[in-house]
Formats: sequence, C-alpha cells, structure tokens
Amino acid sequence: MPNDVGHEIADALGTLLKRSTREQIHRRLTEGLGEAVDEVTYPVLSGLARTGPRSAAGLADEIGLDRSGVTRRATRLEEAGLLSREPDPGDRRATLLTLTEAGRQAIETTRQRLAAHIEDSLAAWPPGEARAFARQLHRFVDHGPFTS
Amino acid sequence: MPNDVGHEIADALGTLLKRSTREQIHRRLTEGLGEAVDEVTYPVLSGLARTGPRSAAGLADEIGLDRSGVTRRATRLEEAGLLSREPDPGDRRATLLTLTEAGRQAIETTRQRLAAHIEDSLAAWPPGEARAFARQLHRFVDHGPFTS
DNA sequence: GCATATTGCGTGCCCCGCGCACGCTAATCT
DNA sequence: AGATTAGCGTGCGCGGGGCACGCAATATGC
Repeated sequence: MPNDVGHEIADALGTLLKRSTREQIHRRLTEGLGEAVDEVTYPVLSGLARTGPRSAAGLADEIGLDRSGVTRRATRLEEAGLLSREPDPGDRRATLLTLTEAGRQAIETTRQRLAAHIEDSLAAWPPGEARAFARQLHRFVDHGPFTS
Repeated sequence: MPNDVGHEIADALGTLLKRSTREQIHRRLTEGLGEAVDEVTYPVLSGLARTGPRSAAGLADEIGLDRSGVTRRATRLEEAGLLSREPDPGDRRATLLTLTEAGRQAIETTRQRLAAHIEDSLAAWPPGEARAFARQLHRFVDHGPFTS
C-alpha cells in the first residue's frame, strides 16, 4: 500500500462519528439551554438560523429528514418558545417557521460555546497550523467525498 | 472576533455530521456486502477487527452502547455467518465474539472501499497537503475537543 | 467447604425517533 | 368551475436503544 492517507482519514472520521453519534457533543453543548434543545431539535434551529424563516418542506430537504419529523420538532420548539409559526403572507396554506428572539439567542449561545470549546482545545497548536487545518477541513467537507 | 477558527471548524463538522448521520456513508459503503452489514452492525465488526476476539461487555464499552445492543447485533451477524460465538477457555460463562473469515473479509472490503473513496476525492489535492491534513485530522480527533 | 456476592449473557419490556400514508386546506391549471 | 398539485398536520407501525430481570459461572467471606 503506497498511500494510506485514505485509511488514516477513515479511521479518524470513524472515531469522530462514533463519539458524536453518542450525542455527547450536543448534550454537552446544549446543557443549560432548557430541555427543548437536544440533539434532535438542534438541526431545526441551526437550519433556521442559517437561512432565515422557512417552510417545513424546505427545512426537511436540507436536513435530510421527513417532513413529519420537522413538523413534530417544530411543535416541540414552539412549545418551548424558541420558534413560532407565522402564516406566509404570499401563500396562505404555508406556515413559515421563524425563530423567536429566545431561539436566536439559544442557537447563538451554542455556536459561541462550541467555537470556544474547539479553540480551547486547539490553543496548543501553532496558530498558523490551526488556521490551515480549519481551511482544509472546510475544503474537505465541501469538495471531498460524501458531497452527494 | 479576532479568531473565527472555532466557528469554521464547527460549521464544517456540523455539515459533515449532518451528512454522515443520515447513514449515507455506511449505506454507500456497505452495499453489496449482504443485508447483515448495515450502519448499525458495522461498529461491532469494526471493533472486533481492531481488537480481536472480545467479550460483549468490552465491545459495549468501546462502542458506547448498552450490552444488550451488542448482544442483539452479534446475533444478527452470527446468523449472517460473519461472526461466531466461541466459549472463553478461561471463563466458561463468557463467550468470545470472534469474526469468521467472511466477517474479516467483509470488514476489510469496506475499509478498502472507504479508503479508496476518500483518496479518489483527494486526488486533486497537492499530495503533501493531503498527507498533512490526514495527520492533523488524526491529532484533532485524538487530542482535540470531545476526547471525553 | 459452603453460602453469598459478583460478573457475564441473553431476553422481555417500554420509550422514542422516524418514515409512510391519509385527510384537509389552499393555490394552480385546464 | 372542476381537477390537480402543493403544503401541513397526524395516526400508525417499525426498529434502535436503555433498563431490569433471570440464569449460569466465578470469586469471595466465614
């Protein structure tokens, strides 16, 4: 085997996914935000924060989930006061999912906390190396494998 | 914000996990290996291949799953002929989970396929850069955040 | 040496996430 | 105007996963 870069990356991604799917990341990051924001409802908030008010179907496409799942999670978040359903002014059958101020604050807090957590653990790295790694990771995710 | 490396990495990891948890990776990699090797049973095979014959409790600890889950997955894999339960010679109550030759071949095939897939998509990178990225990713996973 | 505690497995039970399908309303097409 | 399509919400069944129990085998205490 002349080049085992693929194996190296595969192993690293494997252990990384193994830890993340155990929801340890989200659990650690969302603690103190209220019980409504768990690793299940997080993608809904995150997607909304990224694209602004949006319909359930659009979010479902982006998250890669069934529309019913988005509906249920939205209901839960709505009861928690982090999300509100507002009628689409242009289409009266559609309901736009919109973050409330509390929702925006919650997602922003988690984002800041996650970034700080990552930067803390990267403090020992040479600063230029950390920056290069971030850029390469970004490229890997955008143009790498699994960009189905 | 003087340094947004954390945000960059967080975003990249977010999209990466979003794609992977949708089991798209495992589904793509395990197709053609028989129905028994799905994204659920894969960690059992992978863990066994890494550490050799092992008890269910040990595997459960490593995977981060309940022991009952390991038992059920092992049963499924055993029925598929990829795994065998052999009594521990030193402890007659324990049963060592052991990969059969078919199991070893299956896990090896998926590993090769995954590595090839990754290397293909990294073919356009400067070779030194890809290697450096692999090493940094490895370090990130080992000594980075989330090393609970 | 025997009774008790501990360890390792397997299994039944329950919860919950998720996809599917149905019904309903509103918008669009002919 | 009637038919078709798009957007939602909800009931249902399936399957993964944790918890607890029972059983067998080993280790420990008296």
